[in-house]
Amino acid sequence: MNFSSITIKDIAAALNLSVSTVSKALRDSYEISENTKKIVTEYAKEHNYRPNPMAQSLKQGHSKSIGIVVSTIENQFFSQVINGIESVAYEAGFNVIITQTHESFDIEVKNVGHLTHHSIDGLLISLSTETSDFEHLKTLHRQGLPIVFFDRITDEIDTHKIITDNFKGGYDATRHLLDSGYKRIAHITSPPNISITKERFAGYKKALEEAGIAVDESIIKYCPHGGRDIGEIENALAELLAVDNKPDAIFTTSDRITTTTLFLMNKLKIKIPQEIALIGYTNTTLADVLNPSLSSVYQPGFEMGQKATQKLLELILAKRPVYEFETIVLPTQLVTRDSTAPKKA
Amino acid sequence: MNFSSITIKDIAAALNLSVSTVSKALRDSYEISENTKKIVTEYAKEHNYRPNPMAQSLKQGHSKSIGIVVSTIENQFFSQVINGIESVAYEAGFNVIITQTHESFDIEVKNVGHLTHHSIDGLLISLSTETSDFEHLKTLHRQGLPIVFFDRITDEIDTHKIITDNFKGGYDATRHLLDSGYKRIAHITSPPNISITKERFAGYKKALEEAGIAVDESIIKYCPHGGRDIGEIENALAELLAVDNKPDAIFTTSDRITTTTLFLMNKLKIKIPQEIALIGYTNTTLADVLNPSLSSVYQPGFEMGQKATQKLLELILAKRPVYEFETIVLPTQLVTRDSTAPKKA
DNA sequence: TTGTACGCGTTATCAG
DNA sequence: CTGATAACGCGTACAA
Repeated sequence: MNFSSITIKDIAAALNLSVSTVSKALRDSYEISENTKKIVTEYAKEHNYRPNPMAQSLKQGHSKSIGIVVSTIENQFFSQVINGIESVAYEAGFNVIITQTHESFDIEVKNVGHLTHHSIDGLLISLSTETSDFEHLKTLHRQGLPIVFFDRITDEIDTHKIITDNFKGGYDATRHLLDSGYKRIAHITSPPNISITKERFAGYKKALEEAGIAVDESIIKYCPHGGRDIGEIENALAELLAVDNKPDAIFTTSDRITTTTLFLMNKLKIKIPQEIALIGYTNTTLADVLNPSLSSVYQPGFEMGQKATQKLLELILAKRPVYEFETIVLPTQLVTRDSTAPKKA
Repeated sequence: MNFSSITIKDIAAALNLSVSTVSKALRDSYEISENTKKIVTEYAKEHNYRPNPMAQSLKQGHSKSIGIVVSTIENQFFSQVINGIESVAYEAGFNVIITQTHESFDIEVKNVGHLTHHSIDGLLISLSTETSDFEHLKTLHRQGLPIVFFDRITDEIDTHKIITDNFKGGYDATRHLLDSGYKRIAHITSPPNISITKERFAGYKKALEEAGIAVDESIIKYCPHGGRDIGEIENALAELLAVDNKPDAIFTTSDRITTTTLFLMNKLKIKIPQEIALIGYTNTTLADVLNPSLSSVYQPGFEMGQKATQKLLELILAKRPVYEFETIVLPTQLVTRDSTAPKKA
């Protein structure tokens, strides 16, 4: 069953014309008389005709739709990105298909397969934490599918990439803690294999080094699933609290990790910042709403979505293959609040 | 360009068979020899053949995909619903297409059109706040498109509906405030025209009446756009504070309204619950995380998504038209915390 | 057991 | 200016 009901054929029959004439009239071809065009378009409008996109895709080989792969839309950062994507995609007459990996490599592969077999014209992807093998994407890339990476990228594939300034985000957060008098700064973060983790860590490291403090691996905790389950972070925090020389501050990455850490610290009745200061990546307006005291690093998700889509459309619309790619770095924003108030001596 | 590359035709050519033989072999038809089947399926697997779903849809008249319409995925409740939907849809081999209305009637109409012309087999929809005309859905319903409503429903269309117990949610929240000693309970809620608003209001009203308190329209504030912009709620709150007999408690509906109200109350340095108590619908884990003191009504989004999809699949898979529909009511959960602590005399 | 022919809705090419 | 005809990839009567 197709619920768009009326087809070009129906119009042709009703008007005693051939399907090809109707098709051309609808597409405003120069070889059709104004009069016929008028009759056809009017009939079409009246009967609410709309072309079947399946048939069009089949015929034309493209679908005017782009695929999106993110870890989960429950993450406010990603829903903001998606809103940005939609805003420019719709403008250009493209529609979007959203899929979630839930941080699973297998699901990522499945989704990418699903999307490409739905004849998407381009792919916008933020890698899952588990992904370290890129064959499923390399193949597509080789075949000429336009791909743009955002947020979690890989340098194994040469194409446009949009990221935020993760190095600076990590640096700024750490530096701010340092400037406020904290010296033993722990780091709870996403798995070490993904790009954002490395970059933020690099910023963290740089700030510490500038302050003459050595990185201590024992107070750096990686969450294998990016904090998908609370246990990961409970463990990380417990280990941090059990360390000989307990940290006086924590720098967390990602919405999920930050808010969960905050939750657990509250639950454990740890005074922030008196006992331990806290600064973390958050992207939810709720963070502002529900805890106006949390210092944070904010990422421009909406803008990232827009930029990524612009670059993807460039690739899709390019007549010839593109060989020059750029990596666009968007600024992050440091918001300082009570959770990192200057340390009292 | 199609990036799934290899087609049934390629296989046929490579194996010196006809396309139909290959097609049948792939579909495990009884009229094909085991030997041929083996050769074909092996070749297909080797070359990563997968049928073009566009062509399949075109041919078979169904697409094995279902459309979703929600107001916005930034709302955690809806992203939970979507996760529920995906969990059962994927299980059944269906894929989902997500669209957002951003509470606009026009966009809702556009999205529904978009979805149906992408030949979805069924529609899962939660109405936008603006929607009061249902023609776009009635037409589809008449044509036989399986539709299931969830959360924000209409009784103008007879089909399956999944809601939470909004009456009880409103009743429980209000009753709890009453039991805690609050008597003048304001209500900030979504637009009056949508189902959830009415039902929750009915519960609110019932609780007040049972306590012998008359409903005072001057402390009931409707947000035309469901709190899409903060100004709506700023106004509502300002008006509430300017009323002669100031309320001693507020009951808010929806994640957005609740968290924004909380934010504004914090900003205005209104002590909760000493000056004004607060209870509201929230569905974000972040609410727990960032403000462990907020009393709230929690809605089972994931379960709602699952149930809705189960019922939709029933409709899609039914051989004959279905004429008996049910409205399933899921329980909500009252979580009581400090923001509604007993009132001191 | 395998192959031929046709149709799903559309568009492009080529005749008329 | 209009109309056959073929083709996109697939599935299925029907024929061989």
